[in-house]
Amino acid sequence: MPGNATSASHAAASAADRAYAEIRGLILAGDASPGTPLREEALADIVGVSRTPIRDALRRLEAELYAVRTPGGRLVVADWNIDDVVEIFALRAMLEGHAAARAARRITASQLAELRSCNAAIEAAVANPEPDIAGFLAGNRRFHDLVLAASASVRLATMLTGLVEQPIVRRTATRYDRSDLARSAHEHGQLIQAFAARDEDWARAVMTAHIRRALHAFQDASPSK
Amino acid sequence: MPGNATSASHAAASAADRAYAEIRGLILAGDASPGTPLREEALADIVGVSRTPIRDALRRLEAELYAVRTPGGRLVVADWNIDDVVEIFALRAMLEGHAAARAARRITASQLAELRSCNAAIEAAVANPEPDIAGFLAGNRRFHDLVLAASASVRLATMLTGLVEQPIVRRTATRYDRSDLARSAHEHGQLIQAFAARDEDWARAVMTAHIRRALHAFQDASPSK
DNA sequence: GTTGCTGCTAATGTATACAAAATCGTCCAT
DNA sequence: ATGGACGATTTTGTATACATTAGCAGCAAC
Repeated sequence: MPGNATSASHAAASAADRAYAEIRGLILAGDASPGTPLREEALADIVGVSRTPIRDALRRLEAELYAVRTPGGRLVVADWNIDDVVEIFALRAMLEGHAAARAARRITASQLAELRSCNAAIEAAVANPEPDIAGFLAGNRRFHDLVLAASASVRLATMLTGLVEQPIVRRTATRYDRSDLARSAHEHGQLIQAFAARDEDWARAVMTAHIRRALHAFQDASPSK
Repeated sequence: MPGNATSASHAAASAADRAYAEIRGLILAGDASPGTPLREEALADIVGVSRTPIRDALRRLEAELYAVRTPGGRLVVADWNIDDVVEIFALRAMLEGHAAARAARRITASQLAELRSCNAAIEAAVANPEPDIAGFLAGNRRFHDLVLAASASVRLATMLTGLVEQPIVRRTATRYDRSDLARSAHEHGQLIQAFAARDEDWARAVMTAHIRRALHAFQDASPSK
């Protein structure tokens, strides 16, 4: 069943949630490029709801820095330069490293088993000569969500949601290198080992390295500058 | 003992901002104890505005984890146990340490001068046998805000606002004796030295130690459990 | 030609009315 | 008496109407 975390599910969610997902989708897909004003009424027409849930969604997007407020109080799509992306990865490395350290102390046997099977799925997705990118991304995301759940810190989870997806805005032209994907799965394996050993320093170091490597893979694959 | 730090400016802010400040004040002052339901209409009556800005304020408070949502969608005042407080300090230590490291690279001469004069004011506030706690708190907060500004990361600033729980700072400080306050000012002095030397590792270490010491001062002063 | 004012327009902020959903009490059946 | 289901009431979600304010165009004065 595809129903993964935040995306999808246009079905039963509230109007505010649908509005959030849809507007965020517009931004991430590049349909709303940086600087584009986010006018409540126009968005209400697009999403098909009233301004009230739109406002709700926009406040969330503003809090997550997908949108920024002009001096006059209007919202526009945020413009992330390469420094912002680097900063996002740096924060992720710190926070997810911390999450991994907490998880190493707290993870249960069943959570560990879930992590193993999740990473097995990731390895399967990248095993073929023609890797299953979508499968990898979904599995990767689930893996990190599981770690976050094992860390048992709602505050950490709150801070990390939104931080994870933002760099993909700039990744439209990025190609995925199969060896990078395989290395990622291997690092997940190391993390699982660290969890099994309940070594929080090891877990933190592996996770930090994992994310910082992702940063540099991203930078190498980007049209640079 | 009414008008404390965070309240302030009931004057020109928007209704939503006033509502946010007022409700947050109720929570921080303990007038709304953990588990107390936050009903929109009741709060609208208290604040004297309609439900719309109240909802706005509640969403912010929810995002900052001052309030949590019950399964049914109702909001109640969050209950922070001692582990949450430890986690908050740990995150602050990481993030403010990161901010200090960034600031060490970016701080300007005038910002450094501001920092010096700010810390001079703090030292003056704690110099007397009967230290000026309010003055210390205001100065302390300004000092950390200046560092955050020098770090030049809106994302970091966004994440840290809401993490810097005023009540904790206050409770910690009120249990400080004079030598603790002086030590805090001294640590600020070290940080200024690190900035002047543009040594980001030093700055990060000093800031991390500064905040972690505050945690333990808080723990020592708490009735534990 | 430029600057500054004035009025209009468009956008957000706020209030209220209405709809949907959840909680809680009550009543019925067992 | 207890369990469950139903319905009334409370509460939140959504829509819409109104108020306020920022932006901007156009015009006038210099």
